[in-house]
Order: sequence, then structure tokens, then C-alpha cells
Amino acid sequence: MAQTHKKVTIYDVARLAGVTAATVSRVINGKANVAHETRERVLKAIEELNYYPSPLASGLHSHQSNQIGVLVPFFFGEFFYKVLSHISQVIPFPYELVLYDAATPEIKTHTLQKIFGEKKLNGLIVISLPLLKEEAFLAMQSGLPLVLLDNVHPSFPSVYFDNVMGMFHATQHLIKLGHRRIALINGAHEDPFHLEVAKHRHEGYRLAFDMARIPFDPGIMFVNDWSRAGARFIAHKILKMKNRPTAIMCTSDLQAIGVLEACKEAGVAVPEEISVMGYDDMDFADFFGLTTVQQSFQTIAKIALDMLMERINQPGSKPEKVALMPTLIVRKTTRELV
Amino acid sequence: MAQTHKKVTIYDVARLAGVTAATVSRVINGKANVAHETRERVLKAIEELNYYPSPLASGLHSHQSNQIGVLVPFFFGEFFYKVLSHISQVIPFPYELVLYDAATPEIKTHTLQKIFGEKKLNGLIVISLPLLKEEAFLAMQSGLPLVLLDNVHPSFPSVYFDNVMGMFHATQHLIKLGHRRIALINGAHEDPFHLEVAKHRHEGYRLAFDMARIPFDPGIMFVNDWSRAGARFIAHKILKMKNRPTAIMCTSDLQAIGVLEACKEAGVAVPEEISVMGYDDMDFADFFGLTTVQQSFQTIAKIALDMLMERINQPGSKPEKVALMPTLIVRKTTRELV
DNA sequence: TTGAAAGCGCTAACAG
DNA sequence: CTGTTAGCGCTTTCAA
Repeated sequence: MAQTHKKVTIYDVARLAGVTAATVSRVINGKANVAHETRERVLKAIEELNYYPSPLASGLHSHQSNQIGVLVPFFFGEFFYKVLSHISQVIPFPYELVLYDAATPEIKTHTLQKIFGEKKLNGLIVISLPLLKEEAFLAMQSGLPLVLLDNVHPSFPSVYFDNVMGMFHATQHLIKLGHRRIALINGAHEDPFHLEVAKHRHEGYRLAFDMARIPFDPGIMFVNDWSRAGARFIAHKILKMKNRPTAIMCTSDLQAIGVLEACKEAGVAVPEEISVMGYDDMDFADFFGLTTVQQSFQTIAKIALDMLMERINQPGSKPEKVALMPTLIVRKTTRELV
Repeated sequence: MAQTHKKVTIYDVARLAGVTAATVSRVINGKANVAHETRERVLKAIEELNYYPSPLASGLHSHQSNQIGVLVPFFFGEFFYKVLSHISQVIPFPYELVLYDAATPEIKTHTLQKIFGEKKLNGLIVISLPLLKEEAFLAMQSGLPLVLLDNVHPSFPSVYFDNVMGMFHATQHLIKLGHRRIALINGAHEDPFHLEVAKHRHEGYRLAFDMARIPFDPGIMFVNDWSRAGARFIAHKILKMKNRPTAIMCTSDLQAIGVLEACKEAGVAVPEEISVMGYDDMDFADFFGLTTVQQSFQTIAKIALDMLMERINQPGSKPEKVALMPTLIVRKTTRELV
């Protein structure tokens, strides 16, 4: 046995306080019907014995563990870290955070089945991942309060960054500066989870062109795996084009860094000869003076948790959708086309 | 009630399979003494009802939740994210990860008391944080398997990066390149948790000088809050010195970036006029061509978990200490003094 | 205001 | 090999 010394139980407290377990339970749960003097005595006993109620035992009754689950695809790096960090900062007492890692779609489905089947969590926040039909069905059926963060589903409260608008504003910024030939380096449209970020950002890019009534050139729209290395490779190709674009719009800061790298290698000055934009406003974007798009992790975490708590406290409430508008951060990698 | 639909219990399965709960329990737990045919029947019933055993109920018996706790100070950024991510990758079935955020020393103590008092976790990994005497006492007393990651305590298994040696090798690298006047920008020695990173890195720095029998100048040893901004400020002062150091050794990559920034602003070429080193090998160090010190998060996570599992499986085992040697990564911000 | 007793879902003797 | 029974620690009627 791992736990050598046995636990102090409610009975130990009861005995010491000269009452029964029921009374101790009442005190613990703050019920009104306990004599002041008795309550004091119990409290003293609890203190003295250093008693902590067993969440396992009380949970057996309520079918609740006082734990909030967070399902995440760990590979999202800084994005995920920040969201998680803010969630942990706003999670109300006495909830604990349980981390579930959806490394693959199969693991994700499996984990969800287990969560819905075990029915021990008080709530679940699904980050970035979409909910498949089958999964959504199980979720509804289990009745587990569930919120989507950075994704949407009609049947569940969802809070997400508006990727279409974010990208729209970003591209529009470039257009306003006079750019017309704006290359796009997008992230992969195809991924095992079928995320829609790339698709939405692509839409935002096109929307900006449509709104400005400018035709866009499919020949300068590229796709890679969101990586710096991939973007660097593509940027080199772009820089060598005869009719070279005057700006490169990336769907991630990482990609933008790769582009910056390529520009440096090719001896092309940024922003003098070409403008470059990122997306995400990662910690280092500031140092690179990267013009980019910022999303408030603090806000999204707060809202997701608020939604979840509301869902927990009044299960009937209808699922709201909140779209968060990203903010354009103009720094030094973009400038007016002369 | 949040959980509308009630749980399928072991009794439902037993009824459907035409056996008693005890037999179902045996099947679930893979006990040998169940007739093959009976087992099949039970398994089918489980499948059919989509039954998941209640961890709360079974946990009430074993006093275990099949959960591993991770206590972290969330502010550590990339470092913490990587460790956590690797832990989640190597955590063995069927353990879950529970996150505890030690935002302040008080919260940390509180959380530990609760953890030790509740006795529900199967094990706990404390990341980066030291264990106070009182906390260690409670830990021992509770018998909870506990492992320290990135810190040491005589009574508990510990795995950590050797900061003295890491810094020693880093500084030695500079000395080997012919540098003698090497400024140090260290992180704060004083912090609410009384971490010893700064102290150890400082020791490593001095050790390198001692070994080389070179006197060092306390006048070029600085301390800031590990931040980029702080380091940038200090670097500017350093760059203005009459007898300017030929190299600046930082105790974090963030600081090194700040120094690089200052050099650029002051028009001092790196590494031609001055060498700069970081520590941590963060994601972006590579892009900056920063010479730095790398620590393997994968290794430290794996070892911590192995230690914990051993501790869980044989509580008596004596607490090992494993020091991980950081690796020097030479890139382009350091060069031989001419 | 407090106690007695039943029960949450599962496990572990102990019989048979 | 399988059923019976008695808890694990806490909560919650129902009485007193």
C-alpha cells in the first residue's frame, strides 16, 4: 500500500467532539441547523485532528468529484499553455483541474467516452478540438456540463476567436497600406482532427479582397504545416518570383518568423522591400517587431469558465456562442507601399 | 443536478449477465477465478450497457483515485509547459493528471496540506518548487508517494538539472574562447519560493573562473528579475563601461535576447565585438543563433515518472537523486576573442 | 438541534 | 468458480 498511515475520518472527529458523524457532516457542509456551541466544538476537533473530508466518499454520494476536466491537444504549444494557465487562475474554489491529453482523434474519442461514462467530473472544457457527432451525442446523453473553447458546436456553449474577422482585419491592414499582391502562407487545411482554423483564416483573407473589390491571385496562396521551416522554404520561392508580391501574410507568427528569416537570407529588407505579417502575437513577436494579430487568452479562459459554471448551476440554460474579436497589433514589419 | 441521467452501475451489468456484482467486479479487475464463459457474458453485458466503473466508488475502497497530482508554479512559462507536456505523454494508463497551481507560497502550503489530508492521489510530482520542512514532514507522514522535479530534497526521490555544471560549462566555453572579462547577468536570488536556480548558476559561473585560475570581477556581476527588459537595461550599462567586458553570460535566454537587443541598439556587433550566451535553449534561441545551454525535458519527465511509479509500487525504496547534465549548444553569438 | 440508519457503487473476505 | 455479506467515508432522510 502506498498510503501507509490511515486517514482521519469523520468518525474520529465525531468521537472527539462528542457528537455523531451526521453532525460533523452538517458542520462541514455549512448547514444551518447546528447549535453554535456544537459547531465550535466540532470545528475544534477538525482542527485538532487535521481532518480533511474524503472527496472520494462524499463524491460517491453526489456523483461529483469537484473536478473540472480540460481536454487538450498538447501540441498547440504556447497557445495552449496560456489558455491553461489562465483557466487555472480563474477556476473557482473548490474545483480542481484534470488534464486529458487528446494526442490523436482515437484517444480523444476514447477519453470522452470514459469521461461521459464515469460521470465523475463536474464539468468539461474542450479546447480547440471539435466535437464529432457521436461524441456530442454521448455528451448530451450523459448530461455533463460541457463547454467548447476555441471551437463551436451548436448544442454546447462555445467561446472562440473569430478567425475569419481576425484574418480579415489583418489582410485589410495590408490593403489599406496600398498592397495589392499579398501572398498568403496558410496552415494545413488537413489535419487528423479536422480543425477549421486554416479554413477560416483563408476565408478572412479572401473576404478582405472581396470587400476591397480587388481580385486576388490563387497563384500566391500557399499552404504548409504552420511551421517556421516550411514558411521559410515557401518564402524563398516567393522572393524569387518575377512578379514578386509586396507583402506576405502568414497565419501564424511562427511562419512569419520563417519568412523573416528567408528575407534576411535573401537580402530583402523588411518592411522596406516587403511587408510581413504574423498571427497570434506570441511572446517573441514583440521582439521581432512583428505586426500581427492578438487574441486575449485571459478573456477566453474567463468566459469559458463562466459559461461552464452557469451550465453547472443551471443545466437548462441555452448554449450561448461568444465570438471574440482578435486585435490588430501594428509593429514594424509592415508599411505603406510607395 | 448537473448529471441528469443516472449512471449505469455494476448491478445493472450483473443483472443483465445473470451473475452478481462480485463476479462483475472480478471480471473488471481481471481476476483469474472466473469461468471463461461467464467472463464473456459479463463482458458482453458491459459492452451492451456501455458501462464504466465509478472511480469514486472503487476509490473509496482503495483510498486511491488513479490520479497523479502535479504541483506547479504556473509562471514558469515555456519551461513548465514542456515538462507538463512530456509528463502527459509518458503517464501510464490508467492514471489521470490533476493540476495544482501554486501561485504563492501560501497557496502552495495550503494545497499540499489538502493533498496530504485527503489522501486520494496515487502520487504527486512537485515541479521546480522546494519542499519546506513542515511540508516535507506532512508528506512523510501521509505516506503519499512524492517526487521532486527540478529540485531536490534529501527525503524524496528527486530529478533535476545540474545548474552548477550547466553554468560551469557555459562559462568555460567562453573562457576557452579566450574571454577573461565575462559579465554575468543573473536572475534574482530572492523570490517568494526561495528557489536556488540563481544561486547555483552563479556558483557554476564562479567555478569556471576558479578552475581556470582566473580572477573574476564582482563589478561585472549583475542581477535582475530574469526578464528581457531588465537584461536589456543592464546590458546598456555594460556596453558603456570604459573597460568593457568581451562577453556577457546570461542565466536565461530571455535575458540574452534583451542583451542582443541592447547590442543592436548600441551598434555593437555580436559576436564580432562581444559574445553573448543564454541559458535554457528556448524555442526561439535557434532563430537568434543564440549559444545557450539545453536541458532535456523529455528525459526529466520520464525519470520523474519512473521514480514515482517505483515509489508507488514499492513504497520502501530509498529516495534516489538524479542530476541531469545540461548540454552546451554552440551557435552564433559567441566566438573566439581575437 | 441531534442521532440512528440506510445507501452511494464497488471490493474483498468468506463460504459454499 | 460464484454468491453472500460486510464495509470504505460521507450524506441524508426520518425520528426523537
